[in-house]
Amino acid sequence: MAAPALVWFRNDLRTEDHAALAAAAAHGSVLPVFVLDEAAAGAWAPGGASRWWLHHSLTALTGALARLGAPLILRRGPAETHLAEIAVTAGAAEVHAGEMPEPWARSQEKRVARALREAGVRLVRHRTAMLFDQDRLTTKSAAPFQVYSAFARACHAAGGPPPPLPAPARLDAPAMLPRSDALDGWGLLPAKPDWAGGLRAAWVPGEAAARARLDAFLAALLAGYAAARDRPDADGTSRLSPHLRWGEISPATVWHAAAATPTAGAAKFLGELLWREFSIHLLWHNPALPERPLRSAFAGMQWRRDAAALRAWQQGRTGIPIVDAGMRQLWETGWMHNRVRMIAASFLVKHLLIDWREGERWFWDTLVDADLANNSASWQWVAGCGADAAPYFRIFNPVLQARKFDPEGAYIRRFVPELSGLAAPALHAPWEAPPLALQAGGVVLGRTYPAPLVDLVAGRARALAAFAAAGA
DNA sequence: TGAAATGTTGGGGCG
DNA sequence: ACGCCCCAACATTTC
Repeated sequence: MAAPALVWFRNDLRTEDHAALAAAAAHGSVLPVFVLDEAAAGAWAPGGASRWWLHHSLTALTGALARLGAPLILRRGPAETHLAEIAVTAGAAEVHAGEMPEPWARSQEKRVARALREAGVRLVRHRTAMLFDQDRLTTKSAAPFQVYSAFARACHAAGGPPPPLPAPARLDAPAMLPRSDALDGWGLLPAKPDWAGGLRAAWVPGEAAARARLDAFLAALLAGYAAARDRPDADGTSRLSPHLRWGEISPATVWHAAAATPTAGAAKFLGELLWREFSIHLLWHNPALPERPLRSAFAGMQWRRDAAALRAWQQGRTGIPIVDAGMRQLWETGWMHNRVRMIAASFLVKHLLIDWREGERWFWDTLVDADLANNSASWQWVAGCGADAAPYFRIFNPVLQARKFDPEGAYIRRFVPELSGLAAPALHAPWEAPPLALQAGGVVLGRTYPAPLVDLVAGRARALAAFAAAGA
């Protein structure tokens, strides 16, 4: 019997459209491995919500692989040490793995390749998490893209991603298996306190659930996606982001499923997939994206250090209903509607004038879809310091945004129940409401619900002055 | 994937 | 009938 091949699962926790798994399975017997290497990820090791998701995703992957005939070997610690040891012990000649765009993961991959090479084992790289090869996708002058629309055009001109691969029909595992950690011993789930109740209510991690989510989205929502996606009070988005983050479904699978019905909604949705890819492209070519502004003029920006305001924002107690609704949705469910992410992020960076990296860090810990490329690129976009970013003077007015995208206030009412007694005009800006309206709604500003943390007009003016002074 | 300030236009009330 | 004013609606520019 041929030597087994290792499949190193990373952020591609699935069996369908998995180039590394398919290549290994074509070769002979297969040994799937996942390594939790938190030290390699450093500051960007998975946050709390991501760890919860990862636990359940690994459980699902273990089941899916077992049904195909192979176990999933779990190890914790340096990937290079574990993979080399497993490969040598199993007598494997090859390790197949998908590439990741994160700088830490690319360094890790180099260490793994070296350790394997020294052991006489080959690391074979595949594309499992990205639509395109980021090095081959360039402008006419062979430079990385800086502008989304040009990037998107190039992706379409390339004919989209290659069609997805089917899952292997079955897997042969070697007779002798290396030891595996017990997943429960990794402590990925919160214990005391167990804050994951809202996550359990909102999400089902795993490849099968990802596929079901995609199918439901295609059937019910894709056609109306262009308009519905902007409404936090409706269920108009795909909610695929956490599944994509861990690769429970491949972006190419999603792409081809949506592209099969050429409607306006599908075109918009493909555009969102390409924003994800553009973020990857930016991180690929700018390893400091999570830490430093792409536009260096922002390096000298004087952010306010205001721990109380930051805490109020994190807890959804800013006194701005749409912002608080979003931040509470995030805390309760591990997810926030994209429109509200922009509003809440803009409020932190502009009206509160707090460093975008504070928001980036909070989102990293609380989002089930926390993805280094998307998160850092999006925060830089909001702050105006990224590639093709919103100009610094583009400041969302959270009241106008709420009136436009949550007109009846159903979203605010759901996540800020202490305001649910208010009717529409007062609900969006309670500090402007007539005293009688507040009284009728059972609201006492400063008691049952906070007064605004900042005056929106003054906050806007302060942001414009500060950004202009920084030379942004 | 902004909002606010400023400018322009045109309908209608009115003397 | 006419000019004047108001102002809503829309367009442009500015931040």
